[in-house]
Amino acid sequence: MGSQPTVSDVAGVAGVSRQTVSNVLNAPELVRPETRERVQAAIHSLGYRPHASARRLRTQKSSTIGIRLDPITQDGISGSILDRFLHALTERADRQGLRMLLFTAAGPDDEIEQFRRLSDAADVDAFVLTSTFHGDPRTEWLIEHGQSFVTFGRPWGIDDMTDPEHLWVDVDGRSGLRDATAHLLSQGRRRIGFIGWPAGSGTGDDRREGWLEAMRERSGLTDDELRLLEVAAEDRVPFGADAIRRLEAQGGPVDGVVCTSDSLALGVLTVAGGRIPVVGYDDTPVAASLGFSSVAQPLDEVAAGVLELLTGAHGGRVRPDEEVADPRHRLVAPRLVVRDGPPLIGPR
Amino acid sequence: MGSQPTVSDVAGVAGVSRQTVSNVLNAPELVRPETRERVQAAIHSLGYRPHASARRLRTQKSSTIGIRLDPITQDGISGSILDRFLHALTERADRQGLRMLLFTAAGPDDEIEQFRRLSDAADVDAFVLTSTFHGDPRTEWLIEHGQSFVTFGRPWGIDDMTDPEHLWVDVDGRSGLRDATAHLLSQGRRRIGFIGWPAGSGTGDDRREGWLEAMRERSGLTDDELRLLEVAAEDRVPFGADAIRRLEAQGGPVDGVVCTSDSLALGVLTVAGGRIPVVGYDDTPVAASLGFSSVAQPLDEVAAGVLELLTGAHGGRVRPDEEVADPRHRLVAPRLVVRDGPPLIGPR
DNA sequence: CTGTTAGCGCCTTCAC
DNA sequence: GTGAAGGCGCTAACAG
Repeated sequence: MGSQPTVSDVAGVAGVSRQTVSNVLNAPELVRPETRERVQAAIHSLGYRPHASARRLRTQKSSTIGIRLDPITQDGISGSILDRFLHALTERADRQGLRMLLFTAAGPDDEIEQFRRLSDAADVDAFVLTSTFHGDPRTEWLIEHGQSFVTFGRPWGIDDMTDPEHLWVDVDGRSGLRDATAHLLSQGRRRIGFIGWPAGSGTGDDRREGWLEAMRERSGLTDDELRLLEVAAEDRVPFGADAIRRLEAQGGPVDGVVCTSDSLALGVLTVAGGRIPVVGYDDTPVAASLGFSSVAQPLDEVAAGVLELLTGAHGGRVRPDEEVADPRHRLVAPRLVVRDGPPLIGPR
Repeated sequence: MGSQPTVSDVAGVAGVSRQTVSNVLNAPELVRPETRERVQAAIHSLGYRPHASARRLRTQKSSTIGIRLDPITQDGISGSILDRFLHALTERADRQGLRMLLFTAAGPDDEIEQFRRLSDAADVDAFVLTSTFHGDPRTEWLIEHGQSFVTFGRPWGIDDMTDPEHLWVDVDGRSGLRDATAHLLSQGRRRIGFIGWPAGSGTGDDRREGWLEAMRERSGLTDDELRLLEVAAEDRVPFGADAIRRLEAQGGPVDGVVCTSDSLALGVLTVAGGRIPVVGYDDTPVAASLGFSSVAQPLDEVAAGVLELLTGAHGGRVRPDEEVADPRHRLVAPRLVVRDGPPLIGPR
């Protein structure tokens, strides 16, 4: 152990000055290959590693991204989504020499207080936000205070979602539900019900659009008929069970159901499992385990997008050869995971 | 934005020198109350916040704890466990002025490489490890290199688990399964089956002991009979379904089942749901949603224990008034969450 | 109790 | 291409 070697130690061993060592690390092309190799040999033999805090102090960059760990929701079953996103993000950040710093907050206001704390202390130089919502005060604060951030989720409720100050990445839930619905339609089924969250949730409304589009296009049902094929429920398993009962009571038997979440889908299965196909959303381990179809969010792509926007905005810059129409926002397509066999469960 | 104020700015406003400011922050009792208040007023009015990197450079402490995000397992459904632990840990760490830094690793060797990287760069000054296993090379490396760490999980496979070099916190799975089994026995049920993981997993073997103890004590069955009441399965839902079939084929009908995990329990429910009570382990959202009993790990207590050991080992020291027999290891008791109503699901 | 002095390890000028 | 200063913001010693 002992204390770590410093640039001076390396310089001493290599017979150069300290800044030459620094140059080898930060601007290798400035150093003659011969010297460079000597220095690198010294670095290697000493096991030298730059002291992160010293570098951060000097450069005034933390190379650290803060992310809030969402409060645990006891309701649904899809807790693993953030987990998987976090994993993808951390892995990619690592590769770019960025660190992920965690924090928690009791609510939006507290989260803003954390923003303040972490940015004032120069602990992080960017934030990643999840689960944005209508009139989110957090993004407002961040923009106002010149903080760099990207959200996983669109700024719902705003007419113009292309605010250049607000960088976001999101999954195209509408297309996900359109695909899910189309899949069932293509099996010859016509009366496909939709079970979603109460209106106003942005994400939920968007997904509903997908179902509606597909149904209008290919089911042959009228809008009046379609209205009877949807019901809303809070995101909890028992409510999903209740919802399918209400749905069939109000509109008669259905040929299949698409849901806004795997939690709701699971609830539906407890009532109608094996009788009709059910498609969920998020492709949670539960969907995989029990064998029902689900729309999978490409969290790795989302993470990649988040980092690109972050580093691009920081200094990098989106490379010209991967020109995109709107370089400040990314909508990535989800993927329908089809599991057409009978599910493992059904009503008791 | 502009740049943040520094100690000098505060000192200027308060009319004192820089280190008096520093003292107010780090050793308030050394400063006369009058001066202290003046300085604090200045701090407040300027919105001053110490620069984290500068402090870390100076003190040679990062006040940061590294934790690896476990690879996502597609198998079971219990991914949320680490998630919840991480949450509890982050929240408590925050309160003590400690930061949680994330990293990922492809395997134990890679993880050790990350240890090296993070500790060499003085990025973290302690690690928290999860899911320890038999002959874990990581703890060996950490001890050898004088790194401070605590594991969530015992050093399975070692005769003496009280190695003072290896600090750990764990949940007493044996007592958890004993309680679960006792609960079913107390309902007058006698033939309680056990479905666990293949022998050798430490955690799994420990939980099995709990079932065995309770059964020997109160079921009135002989060891030979008990042997027929247990089967092993990998931690996946369909294997749980298979396991209950094997169990009843080999030993006849059972009155209830206790499992090593909620994944297995869910599998059992797909076959025997509603017929016999099933108890899982981890109290995942799925257990709560579908309504089956499960053994809940007190993750908040585990997090508290981890931090106490970490800060105690660092400099703090366990306070004498909370004397414990073995201050370097903590075994916390889980809690059986009873859900005796009929589960939402059953065989299709 | 307060102020002075001296770095922590690094990188960014600027000369040579 | 390489070397010599200086300082990022903070705190640990010591003086006063």
